Amino acid sequence: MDASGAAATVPPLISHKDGCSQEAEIKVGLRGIRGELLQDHGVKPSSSNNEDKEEDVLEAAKAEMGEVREENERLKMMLQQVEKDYQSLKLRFLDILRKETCKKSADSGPSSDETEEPELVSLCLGRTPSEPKRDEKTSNSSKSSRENEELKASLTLGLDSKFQTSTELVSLNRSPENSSEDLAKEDEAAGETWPPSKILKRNIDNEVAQQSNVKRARVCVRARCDTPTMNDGCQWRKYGQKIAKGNPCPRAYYRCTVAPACPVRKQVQRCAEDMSILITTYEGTHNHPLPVSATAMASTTSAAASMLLSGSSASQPGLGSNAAATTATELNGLSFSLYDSSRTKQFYLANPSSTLFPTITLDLTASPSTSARFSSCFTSTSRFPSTSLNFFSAESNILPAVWGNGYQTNSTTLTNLGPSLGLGKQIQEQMYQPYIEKNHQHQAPSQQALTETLTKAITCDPSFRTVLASAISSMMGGSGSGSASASSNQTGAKSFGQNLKLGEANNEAISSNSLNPQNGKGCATSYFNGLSASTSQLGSLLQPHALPFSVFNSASMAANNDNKKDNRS
DNA sequence: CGACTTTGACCCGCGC
DNA sequence: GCGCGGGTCAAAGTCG
Repeated sequence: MDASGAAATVPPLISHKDGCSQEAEIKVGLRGIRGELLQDHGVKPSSSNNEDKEEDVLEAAKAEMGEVREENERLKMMLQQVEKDYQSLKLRFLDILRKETCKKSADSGPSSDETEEPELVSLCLGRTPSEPKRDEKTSNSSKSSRENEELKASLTLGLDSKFQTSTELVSLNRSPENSSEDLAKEDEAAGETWPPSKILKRNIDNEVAQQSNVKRARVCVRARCDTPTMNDGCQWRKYGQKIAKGNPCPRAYYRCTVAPACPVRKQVQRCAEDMSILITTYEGTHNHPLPVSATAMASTTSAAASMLLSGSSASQPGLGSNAAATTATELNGLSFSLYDSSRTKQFYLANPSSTLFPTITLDLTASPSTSARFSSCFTSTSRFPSTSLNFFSAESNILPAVWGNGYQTNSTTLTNLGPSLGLGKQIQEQMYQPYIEKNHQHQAPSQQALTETLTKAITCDPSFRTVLASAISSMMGGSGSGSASASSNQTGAKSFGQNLKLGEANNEAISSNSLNPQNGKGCATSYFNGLSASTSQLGSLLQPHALPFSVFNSASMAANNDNKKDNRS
């Protein structure tokens, strides 16, 4: 074995534990290893070439160490800032609750909620009937400006809580932090299952009438589906059906039956314009462990809801009144666009009821018939901005047919992101190659294939769910910051890398946004960036098994439970 | 018999 | 105040 080769193949001893002493460690390590190798092979260790290569390795290691050190510093600062914010918010929240408790105790004695107060900081994102009650308490004792700040804060905090709630945490920790649990307890105490008695419900509703409107976000998923409902992994029980105005197709109301007290409901309705499109609207937050297959949709919708809530509270006021705000998030070559449709023209009335609540639409149809890239689903008279997420490919050569579904996205916009993407094109091609090949064989895939693909990607693959949730979170995180800069792609990328690394500790990735320079209307674009800090997470996504594409089975798309019952009808 | 669906009735908010 | 429409309830029916 050649001595220089041996020295060159020694991996740089990069460890994130300590900054300053590591260069010395590296030098010592390299020299020591090199010396040992040379001795083992009876080679005298001296050569100017070898020295040069060694120096190169050291220089490279130094440079890398410097980057890592800087990054660690930034992360530390971010972490400290987050902790500060958290403590500050916690103190403020406790203060508010204390005041409220004093009021209450003066009125009607001690509140049973007292012991749960600290955990109430973790607000869930999807609002459950009981949650606004909590918010009501908070908002009653605070003025409007402070209220808005706290709303933002609780949304931010709620993202963590929500994600955990939707996936693992609920199953592990049925703590009172989930405020909907309070309702469940109340229900159980009263010998009732959800829904609570009319009286309780209406008392709550009365108390939170305004707050609930603000905070009860809905997530509307549009997908092409032949079956009566999408199989999102949850168990649902139909509790009502109505013919809604403007749509000959009846709207079905479902309630989650995984847990008796689960407040989550969904509405299912066929699109009046295109019967093949199924519009599923989710409302509420699961307060129980979810089946693995259900966590994907739950987390995705929750993240979408969180984004919407955040956007409505944070970014909305800053938006131009004439231009629809557009946010595109790119992750792993896929783009997810957030459009504020509150000012856009009505194309069809998808779900008039949604105008009562802030609603976000995950459009999995991407049908050219709906509109280019964006389908405005709701009336412009909506009391709350409705939002639509559309799915299209970042680079047409990555997922040309199915994800893009015929949309040739603005290549100048998106290819500019290419260099910034840590995912090299090669990697992307490796990722998607099986899928690309598969779809190149079918240049004109059916709309249904698209629907199935997208829906499955969300419902079947936890990794994709996580990434999508992260992407949505990233939009949420950047929506109100206003820190986007036309020349900040690189900065944004780095920042995201930091955030992602930080997020790994919290099982969550957050990204910052950067303004898309190609969009004069202020198209904020955030994207996944495969910086060294985030390669571990992205690496897991790059594994073939993490991609749902190759294992899609259209049969599983069917609503297993609903099929048999609808068949008989 | 339990779980689920169906469906008419009811409640409530909103606009006129 | 009234009517409309969305959402929910709950009794009856169905199915395994």
